[in-house]
Amino acid sequence: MSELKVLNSYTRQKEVFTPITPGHVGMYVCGPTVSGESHLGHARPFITFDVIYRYLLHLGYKVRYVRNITDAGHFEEEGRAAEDKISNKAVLEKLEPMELVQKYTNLFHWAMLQFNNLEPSIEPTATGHIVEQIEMIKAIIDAGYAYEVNGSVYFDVKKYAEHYPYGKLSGRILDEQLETTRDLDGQDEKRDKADFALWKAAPPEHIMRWVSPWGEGFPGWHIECSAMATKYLGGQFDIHGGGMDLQFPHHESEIAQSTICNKEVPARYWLHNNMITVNGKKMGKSYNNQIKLTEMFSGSHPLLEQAYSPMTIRFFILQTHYRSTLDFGNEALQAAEKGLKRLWEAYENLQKIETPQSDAQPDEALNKKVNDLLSEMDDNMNDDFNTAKVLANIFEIVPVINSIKDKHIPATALSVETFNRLKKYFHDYLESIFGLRSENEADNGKLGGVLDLLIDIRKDARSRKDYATSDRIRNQLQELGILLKDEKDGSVGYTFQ
RNA sequence: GGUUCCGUGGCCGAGUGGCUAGGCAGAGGUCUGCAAAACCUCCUACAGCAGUUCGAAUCUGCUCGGGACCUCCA
Repeated sequence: MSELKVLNSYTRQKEVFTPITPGHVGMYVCGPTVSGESHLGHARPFITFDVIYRYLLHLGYKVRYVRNITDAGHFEEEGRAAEDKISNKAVLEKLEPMELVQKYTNLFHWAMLQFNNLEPSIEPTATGHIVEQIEMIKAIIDAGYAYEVNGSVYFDVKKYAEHYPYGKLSGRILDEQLETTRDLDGQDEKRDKADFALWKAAPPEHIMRWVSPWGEGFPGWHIECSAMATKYLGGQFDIHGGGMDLQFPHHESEIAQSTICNKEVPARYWLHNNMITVNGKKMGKSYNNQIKLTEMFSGSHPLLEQAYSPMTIRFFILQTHYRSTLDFGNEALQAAEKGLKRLWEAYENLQKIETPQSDAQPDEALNKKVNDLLSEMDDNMNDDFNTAKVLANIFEIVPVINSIKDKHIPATALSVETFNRLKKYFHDYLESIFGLRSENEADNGKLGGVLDLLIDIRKDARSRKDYATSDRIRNQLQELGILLKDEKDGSVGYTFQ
């Protein structure tokens, strides 16, 4: 079997993945800022890295997956600034900062559950690690790479760049940075415009504040990840993941901070997922084109023609390589929905087909084809997690499964070994690695029993050629979104639309 | 302006030198009480121009078009 290779943003090379400690992987992924509701774009990294996490587990690694919750410091709570201007009386009616953070954290966890994402091993919060962040800032000051001005602390990028390869990850050269005319907060305090805040003094009206050696304030944007990654994964760990838009300045700054504190680049492999776009433009705040996850699930957004289930979205994302942009579109989502349905039905059919007792007369060509397709799945997954190609292979096998089910091909066409391998691969890839699951409502509960009863009654009607009754049952069920299918062997299946 | 990525058939998307990617849609067919589903077949594209090569969607150059980052951002 091929070995796992990943495209390392840090070196821009596809490299063989070799963990620092054999058998163990430490992975840090930048988590959500819980100042608002997650949108479709946010779903991409969490699904992408969930699949990577699952695949590493599948390969037998013991993985410590750390994904933070950014609940402190640098964000503006939605609507707060505006409200403050409108009325000071509203203060008492407003949510406490931690109340707001709790609300969106809960909502985020709910969305992750909908997507069937595994929980990270550790999900540290920024507010829970103020002490660690302060200690780290102190160490950077002691090392001579940060300075304090009016209760704020800034990282000395220019000095760092003299000794370390600043800009290596994001591919930029310090001198070529655009002269910004923007009047950023604290700009006049910085020695150099490239410097970034490690700690910010809190103005009196700022609610989130902590005591520090430099006065009351809050941590800078980048330090939390450095502090928490160091604490739980050590000075250097294996994988650091996140969206491409975090490469600069966030990850570049993380590298600088951690390098000063830990004397080494924090992560060996930097993986970045690309953006989800709408009409070619990145989904994000600045373009005002976000579709919230709750809106995706309910279909309540002007851009949406219908609701899209969590599994449809997950599948939609997996149909593209994680490093490519993925353009949102109703047609594309609907294609994903239908494709997933066909795929899942084939998977369910496969589970129902009895593995032949012995090799009768296997079709050599077909056996080879199936086995080659299965083996390629591993190769494709090992090639920087090419889930799109894996799915293509799976789809090529779908007609084989359905043909066996419909008796177009005898089950004995596949050898026992191939059959078992096929079942194992479909289970491993679809459920364990891709994290897909059935959204069929009748899988549990009493609906399945009711349907079986109706199917039974309809069968009687049909045997009497009472098609009025049988069609009535089928048509009415269809109006409810339940589709009956008469199979070749006389049995009746159903699917939910 | 700097750095960088991309432009694939009606839509979405793999693919980095030769071999049908795949999904969805569309057309025809098989099956079926009728459907649906499934299966079979078809639709064979690579922004433009020039070059390298026996051979290019894939390499090089230029042109056009779009995006990302440089500011909060997944």
